[in-house]
Amino acid sequence: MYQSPRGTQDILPEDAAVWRYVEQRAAEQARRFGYGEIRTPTFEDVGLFLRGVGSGTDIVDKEIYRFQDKGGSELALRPEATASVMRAYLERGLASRPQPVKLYSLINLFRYDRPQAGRYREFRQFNVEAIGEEDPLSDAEVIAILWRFLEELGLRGLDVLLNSIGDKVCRPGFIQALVEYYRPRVDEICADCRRRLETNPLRLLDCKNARCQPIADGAPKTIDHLCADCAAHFDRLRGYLQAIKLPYTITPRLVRGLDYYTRTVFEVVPPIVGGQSTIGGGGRYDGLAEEIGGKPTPGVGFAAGLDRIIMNLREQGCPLPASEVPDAFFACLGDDAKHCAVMLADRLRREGMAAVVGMGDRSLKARFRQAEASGAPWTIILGENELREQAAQVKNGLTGEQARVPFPDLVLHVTGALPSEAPTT
RNA sequence: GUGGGCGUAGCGUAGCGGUUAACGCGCCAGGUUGUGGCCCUGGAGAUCGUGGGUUCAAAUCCCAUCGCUCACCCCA
Repeated sequence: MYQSPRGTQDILPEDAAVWRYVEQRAAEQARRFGYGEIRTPTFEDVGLFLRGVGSGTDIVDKEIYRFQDKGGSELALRPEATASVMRAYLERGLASRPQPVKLYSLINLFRYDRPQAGRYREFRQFNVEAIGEEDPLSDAEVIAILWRFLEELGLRGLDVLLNSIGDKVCRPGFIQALVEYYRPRVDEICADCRRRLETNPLRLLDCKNARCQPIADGAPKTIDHLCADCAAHFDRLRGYLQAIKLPYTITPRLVRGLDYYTRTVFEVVPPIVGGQSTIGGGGRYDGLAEEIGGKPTPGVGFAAGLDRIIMNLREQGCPLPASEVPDAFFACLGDDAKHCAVMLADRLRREGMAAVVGMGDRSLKARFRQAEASGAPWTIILGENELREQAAQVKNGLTGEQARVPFPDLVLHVTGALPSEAPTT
């Protein structure tokens, strides 16, 4: 027997209902802020990620699904969304539209990682980007989308961690200060940090090794080294967040794993710490466009891990939708009755109802069991008598009430008892 | 990539060297002639993750491998 590839999952109907719900909430939140949907390819030229995400990051050094197609192109399954969206922005001339261009997507991503709870090799994200705008209002806006999305799903105890890591003007000075702070203490830090000191000093700050904690705590803080522009940007961002009473925690040691981030970085974490906790994160990436060969273009966005969000929704007992059930189930005796049921079910479906005809050759008792298992509120019984009278026995599964309904009245009878829906025009 | 735990029918579990691998849920069918959800009875369904080894004998012990899981790492 074949097994699904490691780190992948099958989303079965009852789970798919939950996924659809969460994705709809995401799309709805994006809509409220004026963000349009974008769908980019599942695979891209591998160089886009090498340049965009940055070699030196685990994502491209160790985790990328890379392959060559028959034409010899070097391609990669997308490990993240932002580089693709920026590529589309540059390639499709979105820079000539009113700025910022506000985009969201619901996509699957691929990372060759070691799977565990909340971490898969194929996983899904709600991704939001505002490109072409430096205004800190765009930073505030994407954070607000993420927050309202999670809030309305019913998640509790969440925290927004916020920091600014400066830009090309002030970051070099900060890095220098950081390195100067760590150099004399090189013997006190872990092996990973000694490596980071040479390759990616910023990451010294988020080391989780216990022995490095006191040293990292005492390290220079990015927010103390911001240039005037970055400091002003950060202050204004905080002002907008306060205006909508969006709670956040300034976290001086928060940095991010991808190279393209500048200024604002943020992360949303659930109350329980440990493991794969981060459910969403993002920030500003004013240097990305240039990095992948485009004109300098500011941008800000986030990615939210839908697998982790659903995991948290279940843990917290948040309201989730049940599987879809049909409106009516046809329980027929004999092939003539089944033939008739096919036609009657067709009528119901043309009116927008979900109608299921019981299959196989079974006793009426077995039919009722099928009907109950289907969850349909109405069971429509068809046998010799009903065919002769051209009227079905229609039973309400909840009350047990049963009525004789002539075939022409069937649609009305079933519709009338359904929850009324808003009329569509 | 590193280390720990686990892998028995669709699901949840028992069995932990010895003849037909057990139980609950679920599934299918019966319990008089066309009415389900409770109850009763019966049935189908497992090469005990896979491959190799030890042994007279292995689901039970050993090794490998695949998968799940936890921590590290990384990140969403």
